[in-house]
Amino acid sequence: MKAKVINILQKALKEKKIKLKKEEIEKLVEVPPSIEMGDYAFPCFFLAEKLRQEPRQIALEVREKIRKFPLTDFDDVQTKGPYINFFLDRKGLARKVVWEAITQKKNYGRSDAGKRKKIIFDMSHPNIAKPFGVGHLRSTIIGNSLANICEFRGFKPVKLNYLGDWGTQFGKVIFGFTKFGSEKKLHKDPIKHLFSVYVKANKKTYEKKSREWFKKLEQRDKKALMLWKVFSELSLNEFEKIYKILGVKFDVYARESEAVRDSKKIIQELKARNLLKKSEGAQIVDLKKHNLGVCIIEKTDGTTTYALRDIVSAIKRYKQYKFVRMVYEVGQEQKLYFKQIFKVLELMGYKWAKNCVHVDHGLYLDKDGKKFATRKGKTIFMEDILDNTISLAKKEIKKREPKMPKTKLEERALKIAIAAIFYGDLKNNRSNNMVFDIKRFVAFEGDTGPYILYSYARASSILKKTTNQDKFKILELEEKEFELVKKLSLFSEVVEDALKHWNPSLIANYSYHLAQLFNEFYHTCPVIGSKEEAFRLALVEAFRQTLKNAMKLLGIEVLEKM
RNA sequence: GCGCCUGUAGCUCAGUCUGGAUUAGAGCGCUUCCCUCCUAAGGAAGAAGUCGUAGGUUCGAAUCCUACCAGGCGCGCCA
Repeated sequence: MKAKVINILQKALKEKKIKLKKEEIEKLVEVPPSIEMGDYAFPCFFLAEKLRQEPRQIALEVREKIRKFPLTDFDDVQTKGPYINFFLDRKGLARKVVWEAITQKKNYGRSDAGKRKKIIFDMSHPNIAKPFGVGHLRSTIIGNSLANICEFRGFKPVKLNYLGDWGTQFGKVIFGFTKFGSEKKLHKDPIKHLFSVYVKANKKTYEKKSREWFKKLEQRDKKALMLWKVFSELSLNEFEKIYKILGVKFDVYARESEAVRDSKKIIQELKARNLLKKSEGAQIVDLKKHNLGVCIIEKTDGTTTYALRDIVSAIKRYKQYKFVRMVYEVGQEQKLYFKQIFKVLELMGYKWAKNCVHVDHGLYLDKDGKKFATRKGKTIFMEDILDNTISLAKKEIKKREPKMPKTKLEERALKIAIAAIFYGDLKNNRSNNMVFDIKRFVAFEGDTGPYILYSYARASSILKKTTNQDKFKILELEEKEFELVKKLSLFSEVVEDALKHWNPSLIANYSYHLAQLFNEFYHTCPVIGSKEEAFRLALVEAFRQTLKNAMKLLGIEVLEKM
């Protein structure tokens, strides 16, 4: 429809001796703030200077030109001040939009996966022996949603969980366990125990010991390796429980430790390219020329760094997947770090380095507005968030259906809780920091996941109450109906934008507004038994289908009943 | 000290990339109203804003530029 508006404008402007390219017009055409001002608008300010005329006069004249053309797709073209306002053929648009929305489910999830271009999502990366915190949650949820969006747009996403299972911190954990640990506690609650042991060991007085243990690990010392393996297995088990609850699946698990094997080779490669430099005892790549500081490749004691392991992994992944994009879904505090990594890869001559992106996210801050310092033992455990949210959901369900059987209750409460958590996270612009407040996190009213699920369930409920299969004809179109239709028509545009900006919050916000319009619609317009029943049913179904797809993109499952 | 990000209603945030139309929008909280009506996890109405401050660019600035103020994060052997 926008194309038609642009076409007609181009023709009309040509008659006024103004030649503009379609792209130029497209940039100027806008959607007015209210539907009383039409569906598309074209502002004439910029012509004022050229034509030495008042913008509103220009608008009037251009409108006259437009009115001479046959206007089959428009109800009207008006001017208001310096704007030319296009009123679409609303019934026609409604017919088209509703029809497309109802049938769009067929286009989702085609099976040409083999031919699709691959996009890697390096996401979640929890650290072995450390709690799965609210920070990992963000990476997991956002990465998951972006992968869904890519798939919807015809790419093949590869969700890769890069486990943090290597580094000096493991020296700390192993040392801490040998000094403060207990087998019994380890098996009872592995992560909490390992974490407490780690916090105890994370002191200056033990630093030397910890480094020794990490060095032993890199030299493949038997005892160190054995403990590390046990810790890894136990931690991974715990993480998988959480992923199962969240409903997030990975295509691949990768490990930092795997990268160590090839690290020597990459160091040779760096040397051959003359990039490596010894400085203060460590091997570094100097990036000061590029305003990026220095990137440490190998520590003074000869052990590998996070950076080296990431570089090794990236190279390996390109060989394996030939990705068109590799997205690192990691917190914004690592912005500089990723710039360094990408620069080093570029300097090594890897052209694909420009296809690596750091899609950062803001941090959860505590009530004082400070970062949660995991290393100091301050963190939010994912289990606590889940428990809190699920039990609140149960309470709410019981209020409404006190006799619901237990298994059904558990299942529904879980879905509602997940919707609350996912939506609560994704509605925020991903790069902003946010204050973590459990109360807000598990809220069920207003702009929340449950609100959207509720709207969906209402739509389902209406459809369930009827057997009407009539083909619809549109006799009259109410304001609320048309607003809903217009919103529905914007869905694919929003998804495209979300991908362009790597930002699921656009879809979350869209979903909320869509649900809001639907709620307003069914409060004003009775569906069943109305004159317009067939059309309204189709509209409800169109809404339902679109919202379901939107939720799927966010990683949220809808409920037929609330 | 340098770099990046943020500053919009009491609170939490959309809107800022790509400057425009009336009254700068939501949600929470607060004040009212609506279940004989397709699920009240809902809807309607109201109070509440120097869009951090000061300049500048522009016919037009929450949106672009500059300076300043406040907060967050990052800046060599953590990941």
